[in-house]
Amino acid sequence: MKELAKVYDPAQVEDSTYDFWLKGGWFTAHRDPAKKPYTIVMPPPNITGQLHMGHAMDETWQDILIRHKRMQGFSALWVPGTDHASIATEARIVAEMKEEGLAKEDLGRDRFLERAWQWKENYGGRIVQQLKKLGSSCDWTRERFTLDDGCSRAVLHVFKKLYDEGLIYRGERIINWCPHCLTSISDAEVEHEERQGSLWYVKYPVVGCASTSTAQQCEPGASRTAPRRVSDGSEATATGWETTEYITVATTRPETMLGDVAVAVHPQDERYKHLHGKMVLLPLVGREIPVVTDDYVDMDFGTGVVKITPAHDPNDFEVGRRHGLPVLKIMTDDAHINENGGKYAGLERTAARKAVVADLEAGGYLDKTENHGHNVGTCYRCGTTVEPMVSLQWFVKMEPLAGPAIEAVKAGRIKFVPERFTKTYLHWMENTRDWTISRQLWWGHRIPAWYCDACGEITVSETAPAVCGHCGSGQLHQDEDTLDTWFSSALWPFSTLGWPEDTEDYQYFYPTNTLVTGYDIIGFWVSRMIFSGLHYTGREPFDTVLIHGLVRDAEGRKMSKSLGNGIDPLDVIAEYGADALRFTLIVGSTPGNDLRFSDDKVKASRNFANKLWNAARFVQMNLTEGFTPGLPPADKLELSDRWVLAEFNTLVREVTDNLDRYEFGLAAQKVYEFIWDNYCDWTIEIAKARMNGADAQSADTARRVLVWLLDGALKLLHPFMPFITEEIYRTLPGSAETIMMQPWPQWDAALDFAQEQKDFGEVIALVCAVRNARAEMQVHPAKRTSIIIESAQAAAFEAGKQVIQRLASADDVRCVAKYDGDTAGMVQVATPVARAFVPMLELIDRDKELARLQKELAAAEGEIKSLSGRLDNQGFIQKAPENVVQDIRDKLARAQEKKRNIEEGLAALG
RNA sequence: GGGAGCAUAGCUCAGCUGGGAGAGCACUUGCCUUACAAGCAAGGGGUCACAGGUUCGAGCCCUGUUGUUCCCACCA
Repeated sequence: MKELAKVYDPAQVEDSTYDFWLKGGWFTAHRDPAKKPYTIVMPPPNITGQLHMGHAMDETWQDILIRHKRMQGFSALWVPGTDHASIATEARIVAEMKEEGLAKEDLGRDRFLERAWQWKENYGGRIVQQLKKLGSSCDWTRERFTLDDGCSRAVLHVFKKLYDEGLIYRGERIINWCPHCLTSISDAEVEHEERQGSLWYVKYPVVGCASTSTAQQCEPGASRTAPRRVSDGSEATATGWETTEYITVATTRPETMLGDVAVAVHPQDERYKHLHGKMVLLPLVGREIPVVTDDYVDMDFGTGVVKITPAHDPNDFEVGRRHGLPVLKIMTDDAHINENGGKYAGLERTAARKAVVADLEAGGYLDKTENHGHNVGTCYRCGTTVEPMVSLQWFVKMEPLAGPAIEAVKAGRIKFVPERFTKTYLHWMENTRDWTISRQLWWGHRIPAWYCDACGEITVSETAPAVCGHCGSGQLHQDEDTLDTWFSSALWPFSTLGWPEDTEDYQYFYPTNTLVTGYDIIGFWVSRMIFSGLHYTGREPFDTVLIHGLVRDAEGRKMSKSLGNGIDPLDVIAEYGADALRFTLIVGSTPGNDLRFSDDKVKASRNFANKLWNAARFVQMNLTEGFTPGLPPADKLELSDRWVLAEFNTLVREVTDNLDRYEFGLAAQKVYEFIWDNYCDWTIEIAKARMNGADAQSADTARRVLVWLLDGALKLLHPFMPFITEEIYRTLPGSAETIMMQPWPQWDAALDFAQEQKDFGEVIALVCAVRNARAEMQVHPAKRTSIIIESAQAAAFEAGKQVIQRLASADDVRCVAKYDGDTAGMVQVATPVARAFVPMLELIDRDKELARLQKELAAAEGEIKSLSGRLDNQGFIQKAPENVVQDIRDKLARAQEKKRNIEEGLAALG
């Protein structure tokens, strides 16, 4: 038997315990036909990532589920893995190369990828090692990577399938372009930020028809009154135009006017009806552009006139399509004005804005400028303002995929916990637009599309085609782009199990059961896994989505690098242990809600671990030679034994229920209370007297109950605190090799000692009452007195006599049905079912004792008043359930009994 | 502009399908009682944000108000 140290030192235990588990192979799940599978796939952390509190929480929740299910006899598989994180990783490597003075192009694609893989080898495992520190019991033999061969095959398979179905297409669309990352990003990857900007009112001269200023259209070929230059200045852009009329547009982005191809007004807008079909002259540029009408225009905003820049605004793009307008791109990929911008070409977008505004002003085209708050889209990776741009990209058609994904959740085949996140999901799914999946990056799954140099057609194939599928030419080149990282993570629940091959793992473990993640990636990830699972495998990829909140700092702020308020889980583990960290992340938390993390909380958890440790140490120190574990037969069990066993029995039921309902916080709280209160403060204290007493049978029973309960409590606590429970478990006599494969405790009818639970409850109440009286009277703890207990239930107190003696500082306890003796000099302590006479009046202040009893009396009377008030209410008597009414009656009776007992005490005091 | 969460003891939060409110920390008092001072015992402290409503009964359900946090959104 191992000697336990006085203070629990997690650092001594955790790493070696983890190795022990790994060596035992218990994390590895087996396809056992006799067992039911239970599967979780880990949300794959980015290979660029460092473990943070969010991971720690995510991992802890999953580990609790998987350890619980494993102990319940499921074949529990937790698939770990990492995500290649295309943008994040590529940005990292590019930055690293920059320091060496290298650009991507210097290396070329192949050498760049070699370097990226090397980077992955060097750093990709870092986060995995950190996960192990937490005690995560995932199956490392099945560890996966989104860019490994299997996952890649799944990606190619899916791409081909969707392409053939017409659900993947290539086209010119407005997409979000990040000028820093130099790639397109999806709508979901754009974050909106409130910025204070300006609204510029710009005057566009109207090009009138020669004949009239009425609202008639200019006939083709009709002569026009072209605006005339006022001066002879040769720069059209620098001078004003003499004209009869202007139309004023309001814009937040004046520089994009270089790409304007029209202005739009609402068809019903009376102010502009006469301009329908006319042309206006684009200031600075000198291009004539039409006035079009479109419902999209909001008459009440600005001037009711919108400039239309199809190449750089999603709405304008749509308007442009409706009206057959050209698309004029004026910006380069790195957000400089291109050759279409005339004299502004080469300017960076903000410089261009300044120049355009200055020129507009100089030319007299600027009517006014207003302050205007608006949302700016930024790249979720780098924070750069994204540029909506027309671009040739690959898209997934969402509408046909979203339907079944909505249905699956609405029909309850996939449940969100807590339920309210169903709304988040449905809202996302119901409003999703086509998904931009191509990325102008190298690190990722290269798009399996080949373009024919001869006929220009596209051939999509899972493997490189030898010839063009359309014309047979051998001159093909592959698309340069890669796929959105989330395209591969969307397949994670099944690609990790071997799909598209029909592997044994896939057959046995798929669909998975619980998906655990934060609410921040419901749109990014959860929704995409759901429609992917449904469309490709024909099944829901999981049945439950368990959502946790964010971990915040003690002040409630989001932990972030820029604030520098992040707490490193590894530091916490080093100082307090992984168990303490895990427990902190669980207790007092509830699904979907954020959690504030503070040092004080971890200390409390650490203290609990230490408490448990010392309880175990006590048990161990009191084991005898030849001790045989196992619960003694019922007839050997004493009152307090039966009480605590019944309490444990209840605990088992409740904790199991709580875990099944994902109420981890409640479950952890209950185990904590049982161990600290019922086990340590009562059972161990009681056992001390018995094990030191003369009654060998009682001592043996106490010992065996202690060990049995410790064993059970450790099992219940194991999913929450795996390390310490394992460490202690292995010191228990008769223990198996590891706690993690032991059967989960079950409720046992034989331990349902309801009567003893009640009876001992009365003993506890009496002990507490005596302690209370002593404390209030400031009797020194070492001072022992005799106690006489008068009660109609004297037998129950007789059974608890030894307990009372030890825990209420008594040297002698007598239990009688009716006490007729002298009450002089006695403090009287009342409970609803008993009176205790404690001869210590000479030790204390008589007036204080009177006051104490008066206070108790008032409390009892208050309770009686409230309870009888309720019973006087006819509505309550008639309509409330019988058991509730009876409960109130019982309480009233007890309160009345207690009051009588107090009154007798008062009378005796004189 | 739409949607959601939160508001309970000094602080951080629990509170299951409505039956009269709990924990941890902090605080007060007394204890080194041979498992643990990272501990033991006792105690104080709450018109459960506000206003209505439903009900015999509301922290819990409904409506509104206020404060706060977050998510979503193509008003230039």
